[in-house]
Amino acid sequence: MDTYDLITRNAEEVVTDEEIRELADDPDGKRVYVGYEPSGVLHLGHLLTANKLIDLQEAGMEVVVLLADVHAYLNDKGTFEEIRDTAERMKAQFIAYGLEETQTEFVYGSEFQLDEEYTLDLHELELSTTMNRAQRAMAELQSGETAKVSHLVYPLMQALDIEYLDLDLAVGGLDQRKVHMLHREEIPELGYEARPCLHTPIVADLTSGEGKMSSSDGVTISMEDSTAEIEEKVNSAFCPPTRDPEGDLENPVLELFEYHVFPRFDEVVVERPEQYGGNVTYEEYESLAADLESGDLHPADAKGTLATYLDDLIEPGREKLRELRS
RNA sequence: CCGCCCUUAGCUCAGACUGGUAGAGCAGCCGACUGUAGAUCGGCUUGUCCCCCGUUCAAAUCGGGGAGGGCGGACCA
Repeated sequence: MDTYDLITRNAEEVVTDEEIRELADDPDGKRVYVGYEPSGVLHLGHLLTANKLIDLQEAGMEVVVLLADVHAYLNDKGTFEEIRDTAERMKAQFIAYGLEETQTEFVYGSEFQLDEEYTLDLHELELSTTMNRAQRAMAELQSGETAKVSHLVYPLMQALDIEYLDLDLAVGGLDQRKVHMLHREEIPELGYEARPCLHTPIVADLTSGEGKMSSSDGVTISMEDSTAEIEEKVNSAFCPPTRDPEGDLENPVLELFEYHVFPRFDEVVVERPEQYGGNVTYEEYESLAADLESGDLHPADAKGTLATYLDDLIEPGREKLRELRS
């Protein structure tokens, strides 16, 4: 796979394609980041962007993971001490998942976000950003909740981080689009250069197949799930025997194969009894999806296989969590 | 600083005037049907009624106090 394809595979959107191509021409040593609000247990949403980071590492880029402790504080997630603690656990799980510890720079937001220069730049951003715009950019804000001042500052800091971490590319889920666009529009006003952005898709909810809204309350698979729990969750997932369900729905089982399994495994073996056709091996997502569509692959067999591979991906992190808790 | 409104199931809310210790929709869970899930049937669960004090035989409901949230007014330094 050539570098450009590796960088952009499974991306929902890149801004802009020209800038990404330029990066792909000379990726060595280029700095790329994802910011995460510390969470004690990683789930598939985190792992989707982590997969992209692994791709970019493979492409030769330097990966920066921002452990956004100040952001978490602004989002009322606890004291700095508590947040630090969950951030450390998050870091351990990322490494267990496959981010090379020696090639990944883990940075706490508080290491630079409290500096005077940063603060003054932040105030300048506040000066030119309306509350309306800031609130719309705040992905973390629960719908219906009335924004606090902290919630409005939050996305402005995200926009600034991209400059202060000296990045060449910003990565995030599609839910981060508005923040990134705010960055691209406002950061030149401060005399800095806007950076290109890459957005991963937001995977549909497992049980309903409703997508595009990063609903935090839906069922998701996390690092603390047991093998049995994963099997149970995958088995109860929405999965019509087609790749393009009615209406706005997605097939979450296929999405997990596409975004989580195939990027990390060279081949996927579906084990099934002779009665249903015997084992099949897939080397790419497309052929698996096509077989589901045609009926050559039954959803129940797809689910069993998915659970097995997801379990493999989760296992190291699960082990790490067990260690941290003992 | 002043005024008004809100707070009941996981969520959105009804019930309050005319006290009798709680309901609907959605969600969720369990079965049936499908070699998965969904859809469709059938069944089921859920509550500090924001807190405290008072009145009363009896308070989600009435009175007083408090907390949290929302909105507006005043102020134009």
